[in-house]
Order: sequence, then C-alpha cells, then structure tokens
Amino acid sequence: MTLSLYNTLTRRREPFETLEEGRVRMYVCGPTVYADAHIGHAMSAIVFDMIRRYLEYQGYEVTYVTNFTDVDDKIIIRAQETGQDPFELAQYFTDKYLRHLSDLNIKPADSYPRVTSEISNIIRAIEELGETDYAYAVDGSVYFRVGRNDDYGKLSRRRQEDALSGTRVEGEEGKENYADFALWKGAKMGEPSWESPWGAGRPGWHIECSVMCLHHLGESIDIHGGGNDLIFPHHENEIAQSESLTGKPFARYWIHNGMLQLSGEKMSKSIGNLVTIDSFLHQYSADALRMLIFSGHYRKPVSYSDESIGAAVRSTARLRGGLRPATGTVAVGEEVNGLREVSESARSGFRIAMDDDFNTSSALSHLFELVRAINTARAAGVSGPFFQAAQDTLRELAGVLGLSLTETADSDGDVLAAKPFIDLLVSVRTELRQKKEWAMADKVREGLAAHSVQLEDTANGTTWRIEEAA
RNA sequence: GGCGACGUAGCCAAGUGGUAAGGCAGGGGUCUGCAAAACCCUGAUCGCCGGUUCGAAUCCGGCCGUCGCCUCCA
Repeated sequence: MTLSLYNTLTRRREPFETLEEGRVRMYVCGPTVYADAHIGHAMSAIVFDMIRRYLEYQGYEVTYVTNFTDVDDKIIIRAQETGQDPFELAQYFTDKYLRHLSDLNIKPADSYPRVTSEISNIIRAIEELGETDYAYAVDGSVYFRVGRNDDYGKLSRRRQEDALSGTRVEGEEGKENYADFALWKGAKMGEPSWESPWGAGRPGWHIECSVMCLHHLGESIDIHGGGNDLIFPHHENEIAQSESLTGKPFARYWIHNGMLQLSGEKMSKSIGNLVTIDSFLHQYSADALRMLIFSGHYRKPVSYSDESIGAAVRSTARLRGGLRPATGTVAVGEEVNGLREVSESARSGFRIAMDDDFNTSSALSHLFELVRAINTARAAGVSGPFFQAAQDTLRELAGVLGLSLTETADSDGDVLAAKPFIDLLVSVRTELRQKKEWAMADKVREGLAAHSVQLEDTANGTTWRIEEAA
C-alpha cells in the first residue's frame, strides 16, 4: 500500500518517494494580495491542505511553506486607484487571507514568506544568475535568458521555438527574446522600490517563489503545488531560475489543482465571475466547500452553482448525522460485529482511495458507507465502546480531509445566544404534545423551522439542530 | 493556430480490459400523532462513428462538444 501521485512534470502517476526518509518539503504558491480572495483561491488552499494532512496521516513529517506576493503591478495599480499606501493595502489583504485560511480549517503553514521580506535574498539570486550569464540587465531591469536553458518548457510541454516566436510586449523593450522574463523591474515614478545593483526597482513575479523555496526549504524540494493556471509561465520560469541557480532538480513532484468554475468559466478576478470567501462563509460552512471540492478529483474542474453547493451542504449533513449519539444499550452481538467490520473496511478503503492520487471522491464513498453502518447500528440499539470506536473512525477519516463535522450551533455565537429561548419553546411544545394539542405543537415546530431550527421527536425526547441553508 | 484536460443515470461524480462506487434530487415502503432523521426497495451499457480483442466506459483512429494555458491568474 503505497501512495502514488500524478506528477505534472512527467504527466504520469508515480510512486511517492521523498528526498529525505520520512520527511516531506512542500511549497504551494499563494495569492497576490490586492483584493478579496474568492473560493477558487480557497479551493487551491483546501486541496493542498488535504494533501498535507494525508501525508501527515501517513506518518510523514511535513514542512509546508506558502507565500504571499505582496509587491506587484496589480497591488500598485489598486493602491493608486484608492489612494492607499501599497504596503498597507497588501498587509490588509494578507491579514484577511490568513483569517480566511483559519476559518476554512486549513492547517497553518510552517512559514508564510513574503516578497517584501526576501528582497536581499532575491537580489543576491539575481546577481548570481547574472554572473553565470543566465540573466542580463537592460536599463535598470534584469531579464532571464530563456534560450540558455535547453530544457526550458519541460513542465508546460512547450517548445522553445513557439515561446520565442511571438511579438514583443510593450514596456519591455530591450529584451533579447520575447520569452525572456523580468527578474527585476526598474522602478517608475511613484512606485515602491528597493535599491539594487541595477538601480531602484522591485522583483519580477517568478523569482520570489524560487528564492523563498530555496531559502525556506532548500535547493530541492519534494512537492511544489499550485493551481494549474500557474503551470505556464510561472512554474516553468521558477524551474528555469532555480535550476540555473543550483544546478539541481528544483522539485520532485509538481501537483496542480483544477479550476473552480462559475457558470461554465474559470472563476477569476479579471472576469469578475466570483464568489468571495467572505460571502461564501456568510452563507455556508467550510465543510460544505470541502465536500463540494472533494466530491470530484482535485485535478479536474469543479462547477460551482446553487445546485452543486446545495448538494454538498446536504451530503455534509449526512456525514454529520453519523456522529449522533447512540440511543440503545446493545454492547455485544451481531450488529456490533457488523459495525466493526464496516469500520475496518472503511478505513482500509479510504487509504487505498487516497493512495491513488488522492481520490477523495472514492474516499468519501467509504465514509458514507461507514455512516450508513453507524446509523443502522444505532437504530438496532447498538451502544458502547464499539459504537464509539466507529464514530471515532468517522471523525478521524473526515479529519484527514479537514472536515470538522461540527454542528453550526457549536461555534455560532448567535445560536448560543438563542439557545435558552429555543430550549424553552421546545419544552413548552413537549407539554403541548403530552396534552395532544397537536395544532399548537406543530405551530411551534413550524415557527422554529422558519428560523432554520429543525426539531426531531425521538423516543428519548425532542432534539433540535440548526439546519444549514441549502 | 500550438499545448493540455474532459464528455458516465435528472444533477454532481468514482471507475483505464471481464458486463457500472458514492452523494444529491425523485418514486415506493418501514418508523412517527403528523413531521424530521434513519433504514429498505427503485434508475444508466458510459458524447457519436469505426477499429483492436474471446471480451472495452476503459486501448487505437476519426468526428462533435465543453473547459484550461499560450506571459493578470489558485
């Protein structure tokens, strides 16, 4: 039973072998912080959080680094538009993104490097590239000489001739070749800049990640991840820079997630077809987003719609339902043994699915089978340590996917405040039911339902829970 | 135009050679004062055409369609 994963670099599924026994170094490209993040960014963060959690579950010690691009054209433009300081703007959206990561139940990274805190390392790297002729300066800017790398294009499967044959991009006159890209951009008036051997300027987009990787994880890493829209040019250029700098393979496995789509198109800031993380979490739970993403494969596109998120909400509730307490007293017998068997097969089935390039959809099917077994056992009156163990297995495996399976009521302050009033209404209704005043009792139930409070009458009394809108 | 991915029941989706997991929705039942939850039963020959094979959703070729990247992008 070994993990195999799809490597974009080889376009094949490969057995996972780490550079260092028992340890995984992984780097995931983070966002450019110039606006509110949307659930497409969340998807990427969630996918790599799942991968990280599964690796840890398999016993690896994972060092996880993800960055913030906090100096960039778009940040500068946005700051100029709003009259803000670009650094403050970037800081604001960085802080906000970190809060989102926490709200989405994403485990904290071991470090979150930023471009602005790596400037001296970046300058040193560019100097080194210049010394070995991989870089050349023109009018205060420095470009990477793509033609000097024979294997340029190996990640995106682009031939250099194709990349070299376009027309020149405006504003980058003086480049030797169209495909050459900026390592250092000379500053224009009013732009944030740092002193360098080439004059005032700032880093180009790609060099930051190479340098941060090198600095925080080393010359060669195990996993480099990001959205598949970063394959070209960003990751291709990272490889070119890093390998030219160190002479060693940059990353062993390249993992790319598919795009979240809204109305048939990739969700993106530039198209404007987006749902921000803020507005999503205002309406739905973090678990629901994970369920939507994990119902398919991480490399495939995911369609976001009212219908797809609604189905995800309801299937999340189903998983959660498996954690409802036992009601009976049967601790041994046929039902108990049956539950144990399903628990074990769910656990092994889950691992087999996850080992197969993180097949979360198949892994989830084993969780649903476990839920059904738990529900059946509960209905048969099963209780005691084996019932607990089955629920622990469900919690454990769901936890590997980063699903918390907690009720809204556990964390929502509004619900906690309403709890005494809801309990009071429920107890009044219980008296009404004892007197068989069904019409009034139903009125209370319907009234609460209108506020998302779902009542359930069981043999042991009435329970209630907050129903997530679907 | 170049490179790549995908097309499985009403919807989402797993499954890479031996006659199709799972979830949502729907229908029928059990339980319930009625609901809710739960449980049971219920649906597809896998975009189209052709080929390889004893046998293909799974391999090959062609066609149609959708999506992504081709220097803003998770």
